[in-house]
Amino acid sequence: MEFTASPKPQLSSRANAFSIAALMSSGGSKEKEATENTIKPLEQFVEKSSCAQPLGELTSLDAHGEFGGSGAGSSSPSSSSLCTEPLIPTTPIIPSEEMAKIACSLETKELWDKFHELGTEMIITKSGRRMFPTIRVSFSGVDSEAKYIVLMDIVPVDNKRYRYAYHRSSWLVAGKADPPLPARLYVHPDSPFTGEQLLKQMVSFEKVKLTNNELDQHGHIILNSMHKYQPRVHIIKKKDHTASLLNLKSEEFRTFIFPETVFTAVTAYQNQLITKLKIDSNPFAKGFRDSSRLTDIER
Amino acid sequence: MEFTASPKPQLSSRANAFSIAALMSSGGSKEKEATENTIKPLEQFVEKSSCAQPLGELTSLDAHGEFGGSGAGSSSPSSSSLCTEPLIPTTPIIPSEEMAKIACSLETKELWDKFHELGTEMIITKSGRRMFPTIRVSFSGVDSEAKYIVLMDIVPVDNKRYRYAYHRSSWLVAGKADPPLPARLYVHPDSPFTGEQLLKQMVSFEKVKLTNNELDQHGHIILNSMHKYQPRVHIIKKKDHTASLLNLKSEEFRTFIFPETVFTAVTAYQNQLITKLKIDSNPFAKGFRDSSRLTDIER
DNA sequence: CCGTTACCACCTAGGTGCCAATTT
DNA sequence: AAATTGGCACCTAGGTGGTAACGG
Repeated sequence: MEFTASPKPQLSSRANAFSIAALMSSGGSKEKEATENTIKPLEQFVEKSSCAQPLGELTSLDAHGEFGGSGAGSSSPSSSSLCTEPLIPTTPIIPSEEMAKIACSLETKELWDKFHELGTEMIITKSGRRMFPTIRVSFSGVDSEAKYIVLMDIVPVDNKRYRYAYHRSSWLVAGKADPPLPARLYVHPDSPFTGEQLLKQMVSFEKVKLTNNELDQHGHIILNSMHKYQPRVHIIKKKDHTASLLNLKSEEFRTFIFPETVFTAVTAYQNQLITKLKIDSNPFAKGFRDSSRLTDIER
Repeated sequence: MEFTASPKPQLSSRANAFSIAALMSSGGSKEKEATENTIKPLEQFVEKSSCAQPLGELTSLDAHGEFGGSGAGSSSPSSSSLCTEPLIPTTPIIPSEEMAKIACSLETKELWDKFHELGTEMIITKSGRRMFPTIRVSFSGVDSEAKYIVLMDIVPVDNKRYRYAYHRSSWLVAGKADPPLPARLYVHPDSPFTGEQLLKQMVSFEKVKLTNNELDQHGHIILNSMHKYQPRVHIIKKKDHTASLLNLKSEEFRTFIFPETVFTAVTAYQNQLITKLKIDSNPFAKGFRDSSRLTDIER
């Protein structure tokens, strides 16, 4: 008697796996395109970057806070991105005057900093696991009348594979990176945004999921376990006045990177301090907090 | 320590209250417009309707199945809409040849029929209550390349107020209708859809909420308790090739009505058979099913 | 008297880390 | 030995009707 299933699949905003080409041609609709490229380590982009502060340091293994964020030591709740680079590294990036005005700040910087000091780890599972902390950003300098697509991806930081030395409580290089995986873009499900929306409200990527399943069909971002990654946030100005087939110039992209959001993908937490910090700060893990668990001991 | 709040409000797809004017000018973005009109009883539209089968019968109090649906007696899982009318009743509706091809069917017809036979009731609360059954429709005849906005609203069936006679188990007219309420359109949060999406997948209005709070700020649909209502589904072809300020012609609308979805808004269920059917068919009410409740008696 | 409200127990749905078992 | 998996208890978040209290 219970009413559950229906003949047709229901529309949902799950299909968020996009190729860059699909994005360009479709202009950000929620269709799923099978075309998938593979991404190369961030190092390659960095070499071509024109940033004042070289991103090369990002490739170092050390994850203990030199990149605590551009606002390190300040009490600001949000962090400005260190640098921008193009989604597709073609020629040196010269964003249009209009796009150059756009700024993006990380709203959850304080929490990210705490994790970053310890060396952030993110669980990846076959079915997909959310990130914690969540990437939440806000924009300024956008045209309130224009429309924008906001998306994120996650790129390798280097070509290394890591392992955790429990007795030393530190990460060690364990060899060369595993073969690259299908690159996936996570288009924020509320895209396209009006500039007005972006100025008023924060964009949260809480629903993005990470997986180690190379054959994932849900559009989750696929990562290699025991590798280091850097999330990136991209904003694209949508041109809707013409048929939008591949006429998107690179100046219409902006990419923002927050170094304090680097993390190592794992299938089980390695550093116990990370586990503790996750339990203490993620509401969904409340069941594992000290007070609850002390009662277990008291029994 | 727990991470919860953030300085900026988070973007969500909650703001779904639209005026028709706002829809036309914004082309279906998710902004909230305060402009609210009041709607008039369905009767007024019906008079101007050019439908073959007069909708006038809809205004009759009887809710016991003469309108079991256009497919009455058939075992089809979905129902075709009986008739279409314009969102704004101006001149007799002559949809463009293209829009005339569009058909819309009710995917949940079987369940709706069961409720309709008993006289469907929907709870309305201050904070907003979902509809059960849910309005789920699928479209055919749309242009797979075009973009469409899909929305619903709920209009009064007549100018009457009702009361339920428990001893007779039937509804009686209790007087003239209360003053009309702000008219609200619920734009499906996944709008705009591509025609391709609409052909593939069903559109579900499961998230729409009904309220009796005239000052509701959440964009829920506002109804008068003890009044009869008819949900309507609208589809608008989106023209994005020009600046879209009020140049939407009425031919670009289509409206679909499923008579088996009429209901009476209530703050508490009146007909016990409706209560039982809700409990038996809504998964969220499983806690009230016979087997669970018999154990209460067994105590 | 009838209609509305607030709170409740009981669900669905799904996000946590834990842990034992399994795989490589 | 190291890494992965699946089931689990325990949460968050929120959708049900029941029920007693309230209010016109």
